[in-house]
Amino acid sequence: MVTIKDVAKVSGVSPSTVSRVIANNPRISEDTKKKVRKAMKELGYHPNVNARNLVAKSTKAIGVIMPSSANVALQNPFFPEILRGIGSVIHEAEYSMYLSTGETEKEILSEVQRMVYGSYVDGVILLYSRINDKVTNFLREQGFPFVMVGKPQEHDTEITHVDNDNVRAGKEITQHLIDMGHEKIGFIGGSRDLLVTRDRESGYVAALEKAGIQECEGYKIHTEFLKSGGREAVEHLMSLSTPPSGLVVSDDLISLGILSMLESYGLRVPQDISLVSFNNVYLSEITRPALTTVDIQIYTLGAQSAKALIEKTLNKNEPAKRIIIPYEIVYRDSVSQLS
Amino acid sequence: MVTIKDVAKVSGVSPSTVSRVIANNPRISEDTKKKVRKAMKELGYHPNVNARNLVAKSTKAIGVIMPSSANVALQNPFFPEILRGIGSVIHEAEYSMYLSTGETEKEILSEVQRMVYGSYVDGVILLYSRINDKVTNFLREQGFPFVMVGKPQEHDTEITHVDNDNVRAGKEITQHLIDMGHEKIGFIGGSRDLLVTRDRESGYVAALEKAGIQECEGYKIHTEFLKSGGREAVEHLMSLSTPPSGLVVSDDLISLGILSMLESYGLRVPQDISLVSFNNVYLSEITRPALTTVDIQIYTLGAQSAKALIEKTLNKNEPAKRIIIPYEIVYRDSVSQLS
DNA sequence: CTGTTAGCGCCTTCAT
DNA sequence: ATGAAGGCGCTAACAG
Repeated sequence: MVTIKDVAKVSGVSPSTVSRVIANNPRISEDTKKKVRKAMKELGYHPNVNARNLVAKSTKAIGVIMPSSANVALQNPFFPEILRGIGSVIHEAEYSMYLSTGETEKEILSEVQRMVYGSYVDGVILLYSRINDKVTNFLREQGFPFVMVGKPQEHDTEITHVDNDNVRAGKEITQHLIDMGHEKIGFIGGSRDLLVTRDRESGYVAALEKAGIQECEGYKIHTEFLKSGGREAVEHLMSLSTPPSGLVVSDDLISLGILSMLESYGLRVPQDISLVSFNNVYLSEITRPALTTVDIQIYTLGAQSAKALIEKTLNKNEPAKRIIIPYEIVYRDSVSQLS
Repeated sequence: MVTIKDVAKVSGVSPSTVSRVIANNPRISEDTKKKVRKAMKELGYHPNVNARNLVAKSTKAIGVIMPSSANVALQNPFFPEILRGIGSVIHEAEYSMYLSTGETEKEILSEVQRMVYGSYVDGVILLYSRINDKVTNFLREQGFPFVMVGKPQEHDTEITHVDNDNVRAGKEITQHLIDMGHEKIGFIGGSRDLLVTRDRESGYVAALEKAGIQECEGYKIHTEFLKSGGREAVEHLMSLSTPPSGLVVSDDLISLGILSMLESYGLRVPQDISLVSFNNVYLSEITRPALTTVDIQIYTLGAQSAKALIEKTLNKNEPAKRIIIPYEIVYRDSVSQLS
């Protein structure tokens, strides 16, 4: 391995001068800079991060924590997309990105502890927001810089988070169904432990209320991500004496499963039943029918969270903030006008 | 930050003793071990990786390189799934995982160079295999430990890689179509720059040959991953004087797009046209119809590549190997018997 | 402008 | 079985 000393020797200067050249210190003459850089090139020198981090007490790396991967939720294209968003600013800032890999909450916690205690990273991005989350609590207790994608369960003024206004989005998309003449509207959500599910559900409820529509017993269902849960949800809904004519589904991926179930029940979307959902994952464009869904700008969510985190690691006094990314409803073919 | 010295002071021993306790050196008495460990716990001591890496000249970290993310290919659930597989053994071995984030090939190359030159990682996993890949070449030239998921374009006896027998799989799945009475069989593949596309295509060709079926002009198409390309592919195929009755599609995600296009042309699968594909991503179960596809065991692909890489970083003399993961055809509802 | 010195936190001889 | 000393590669005062 080529070290700073080798470069120093070859270019006939001291190691510290080389170090300063690397940092592009203005107090080094252009001549020596040139000389040193030439030597670096010749020798194929590249600084060793570990040595650098050791003295700098900073790693220029951030940890990205996915939710526990025991279930298929992780298969959601949401993740590659948000990773891309994070990656773009990480790359720009010349940071690196550590990915958590745990399957269970316990494994994840231990990984985060390793990252934090072992100075692997300067900060952490949490790609989920869930009730009573040990990881969140740990990070808070440690006072370790982190930002959350989604809304914190509590202490939301102390935790920097990047989120959509999911309540409003839920309200608005439900309102769309109402505007199209629907009154019997069901809600199918993912786990209620996820804050995002709760928010979207609140929006749904608010829209109904505002329209003076009575909430129906049994119209609200929570299910696991894919088909198994989807099956039950659809079975349940359709066995009701007055089944809904419209569905608000909290995630495009769930919608996919629902769509499939609906079809197997001989129900056509949107002719027999309308459906709207959230995320606008690329898949929602190629389902049949294409989904009317809320585009939450996943990429931006990722990019902004990375940006906020980096700022925070650079300046410990950076105040906590809430960053709300605008959403936009994308109208496609999964909703029909009820006369 | 709590250091080894603090622990030493509190437990009344020297720093080196503490270090030995961490390494669980057998020449330290159980008594002092106990004493030291107690102090570590009290103080909340955790070793600093950077310091450790610096002297150990190893990072216990691996880099994972995704293909360039300029296109939607990255949205393929293949990636979260393979990441899970890698993660499982990484975690087990107490390694960490760096994720590349570049969007273009150039960015990716520069990231890999940083990883390698800067001693960020001990080895690298390439999640793709493409023609004339600069990253692969760089890694080879450097003699840096890496393994590839897929088949190397060249030097395949020198590069450890984890792959399926895609030629055979392609042949077998095509044979299935033939067995079901199909003779006019088209092939829709992703980029020909990807080795995997080529292999699957070779299998397709081999099956036709074996069955004595003449390859038809215009039956082979290569397209970008999602809909835009899918549209053209379907348009082209269906405008042929004798359109195919069966389709071999090189990736489930492409199949999704094709399915959608087909439907918009009023073609029903499998009644009007049959379709088989590859990967058995969870989505292929909830499409309508559910896809008959080759289960390539993505998770295992990831786990085995991580395992092979770790072995390689631990023992530089570990010979290059080819690891072939078995596949299995999953029969579902996208193929019909032709009488 | 540049060199010298010290030290980041840890591990590893070499002593004892 | 344990301690002392040196060094991994780099940066940051402090001199000059």
